[in-house]
Amino acid sequence: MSTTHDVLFRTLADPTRREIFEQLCREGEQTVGALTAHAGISQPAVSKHLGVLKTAGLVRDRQEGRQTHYSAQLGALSPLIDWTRQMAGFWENRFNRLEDLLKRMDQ
Amino acid sequence: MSTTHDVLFRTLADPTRREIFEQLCREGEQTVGALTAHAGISQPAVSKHLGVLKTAGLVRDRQEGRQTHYSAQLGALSPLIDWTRQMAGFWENRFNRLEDLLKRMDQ
DNA sequence: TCGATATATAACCAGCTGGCTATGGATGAG
DNA sequence: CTCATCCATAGCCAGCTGGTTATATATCGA
Repeated sequence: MSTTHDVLFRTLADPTRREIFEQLCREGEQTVGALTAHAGISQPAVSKHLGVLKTAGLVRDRQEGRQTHYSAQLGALSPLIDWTRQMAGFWENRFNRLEDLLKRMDQ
Repeated sequence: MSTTHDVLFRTLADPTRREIFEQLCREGEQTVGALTAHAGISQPAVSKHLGVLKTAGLVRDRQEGRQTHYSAQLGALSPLIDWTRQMAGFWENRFNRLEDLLKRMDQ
């Protein structure tokens, strides 16, 4: 079983793939050709990365003639943001429990 | 060259490793033995994961007799939070530029 | 001192992954 | 119609990675 967090983290873990995603965030919708020009790797490699990004929900594709335009789906990042918040939350809860303990010890 | 983002994403991409980190966030400082009991893998495997987490700055270790206590370093997550904010920022900037363009076209 | 316990390290291995080239299929240009 | 272009897919391979067992090291208890 592969969770949403798994897919997101694994997808963004590769520098090349993250670079492509950042490019789409910065410049908006781009064709595969344009992305390949920046990436410094072969077109098939770029297509494979785009496939992974699409599976993760991080990009959307739009066909137009023989070109495919890809764009970033920023909303797909929210599980990641939620996760960091949750980690911070755990930390605070432990801190509060410690505070309570100290209060009880104080009485 | 390996950036901070690279290290963070790659470190958190592994489910087992992320689980260990979450455990430390939830329960606070833990010995290697305690972590191994939860992880469902061998002690050396856990030690290796802890090594990776430590290299990424995500955990701290404290020696006490023959035990090693590990704890989460929440602050190490900030580059990750910054990155997501930056991506959102790129998106907004493009939106603003589009707005400006439409304004100019309107005149 | 001697055995048990806690952790780290070494050595090894199977499987995944990210790159490549080759090729197919669809669309545009002439 | 024919050829070029754009992209996706297939097949291949080297290298990384996450697991294992075996072992070293250090501390604790008796």
